[in-house]
Amino acid sequence: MISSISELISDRIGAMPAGERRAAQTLIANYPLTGLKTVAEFSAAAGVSSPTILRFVARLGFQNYPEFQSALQDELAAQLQSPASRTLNPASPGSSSAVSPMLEATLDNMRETFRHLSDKQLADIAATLAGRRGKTFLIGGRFTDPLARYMAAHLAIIQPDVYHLAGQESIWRDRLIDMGKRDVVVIFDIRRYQESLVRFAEKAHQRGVQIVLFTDQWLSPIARFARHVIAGRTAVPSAWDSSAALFVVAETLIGAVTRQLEAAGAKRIRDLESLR
Amino acid sequence: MISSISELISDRIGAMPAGERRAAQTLIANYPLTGLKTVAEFSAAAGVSSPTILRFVARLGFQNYPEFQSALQDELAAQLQSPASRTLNPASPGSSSAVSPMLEATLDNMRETFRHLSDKQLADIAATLAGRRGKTFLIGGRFTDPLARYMAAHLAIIQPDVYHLAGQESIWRDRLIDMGKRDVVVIFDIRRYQESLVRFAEKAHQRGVQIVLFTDQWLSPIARFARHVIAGRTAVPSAWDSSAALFVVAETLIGAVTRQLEAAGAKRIRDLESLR
DNA sequence: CAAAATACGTAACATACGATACAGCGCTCC
DNA sequence: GGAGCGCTGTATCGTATGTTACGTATTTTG
Repeated sequence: MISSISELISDRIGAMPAGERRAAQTLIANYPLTGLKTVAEFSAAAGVSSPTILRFVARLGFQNYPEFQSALQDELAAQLQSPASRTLNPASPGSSSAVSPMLEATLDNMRETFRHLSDKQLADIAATLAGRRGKTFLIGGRFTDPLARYMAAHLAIIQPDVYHLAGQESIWRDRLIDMGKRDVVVIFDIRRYQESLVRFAEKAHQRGVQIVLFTDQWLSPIARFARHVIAGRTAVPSAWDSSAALFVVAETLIGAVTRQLEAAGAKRIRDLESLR
Repeated sequence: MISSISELISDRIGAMPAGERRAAQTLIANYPLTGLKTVAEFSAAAGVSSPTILRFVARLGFQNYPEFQSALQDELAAQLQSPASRTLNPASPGSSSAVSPMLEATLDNMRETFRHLSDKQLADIAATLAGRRGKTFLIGGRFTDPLARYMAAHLAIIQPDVYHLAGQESIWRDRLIDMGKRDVVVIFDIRRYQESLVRFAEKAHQRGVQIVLFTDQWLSPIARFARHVIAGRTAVPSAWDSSAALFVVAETLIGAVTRQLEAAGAKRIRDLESLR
């Protein structure tokens, strides 16, 4: 059972001629980076000629060099996306149970999500939400609409004109007529991406509305229209994708917006209290 | 202090034109792999033209595309060689960023929440949800109702008779009449605990309905009536409480129920697919 | 030891890749 | 509302890259 290219190599390295073996060893030595460079660089690093490199990858079963590189990239992508698998080391002793994989994956997702999300970005988005002159609309897809509701429930308390768009497509589509350049739409869309949301986003974009998109790492097509994109990791060992990372980003944003609106928001909250 | 290319990007992404920003977001979304592919592939992934990609890397300060790729590769090499260094955010010490503390607190909350939640408990609850003979109702409070919706959206797919209770109190109060011993009610309630939910829970309990309660560590008064109680940590350095831990528990439960219903659930999902 | 087979490198080739010039378009600012 | 600027895509070009053919060196085999 051979799953990775490095295994494939060490499996066949015994049956290779001298030159190709040097290529193999060079590649293994700092895997897989040498394989991602050009044939010329690879050959120079291994101290052999270019054709030897090509014969080497051919012997591994690849039709040509680009195909070999694609395979390496795919492998690397799989590795990078599940940092859990690479930290299988001693880490986190104690808890290793049936739920653990799910929790661990979720925690990793969050770390990864925030690793790609700078403070500055978050501050920018918060400023967009806090500083908008017009209205804020929130909407989500089949599974993510609750996230939109959650965020709306909080934002609506600290500032006016925050609306969650619910119900049938025709209903919120018609509300496009009220939207303009001073407004912001927050959209949640993970796969499978919803056609209706894409249409909505496009129309909103045409009207000059600023779009903040929460999506997964494969990016909803809405990213095309969005001013700000938040890409969260969603992969977990389950039949479903996880929205937990996006949820945490949403909470973080809520906190940031609240802080920015502190002055105005505090007064508003007091006013609300007195209404009860 | 900018050390990595991803930081460089998120630092300047605000000052980029739309097309280049799309390129940046696509690259960040699954960093750094997209940047190692060819310009054509990169541009296709981002949905822009090749020159835009080149202008993008030029704006980052690179003389040409190969130089940009080399930089990415060097970075990747450093990462791959010292797996220890992939621990999150060793940099950005202190830094008024207010984001890290938020994330850290959230992650801690989750660990703590699950530490007090045994596998057996979760399995029991999942069995309750998967094995109920009657109907499942879900409801939440002001900020937690989205969690109820999220869970309902998933459960309703793998089993019949799952209902989210929404709208005014009178509406779901009246539905108590349909509930009996074979039914399950999932309630989300964190402080400040809502009177209306407590009343509802009490009535449901009197009718013999099994109650699964999601609450915070101080326990909603509903705990008194509940068959199962999940106490999640909610404290974060923010003006608001965090429901993220409860969200993750909900997702875990959804996964567990799905697994228990695998046979029946899979068929149901296929049937649903064919309805579209 | 001779002869054949295999391996390897040099050099020429074609492709596809990155780079550039230019024109159209939308946006902002008077 | 008009003029100017900046951004973006199309089309084209030169070149670096992967590929192949061929001759030489090295090993293998009878």
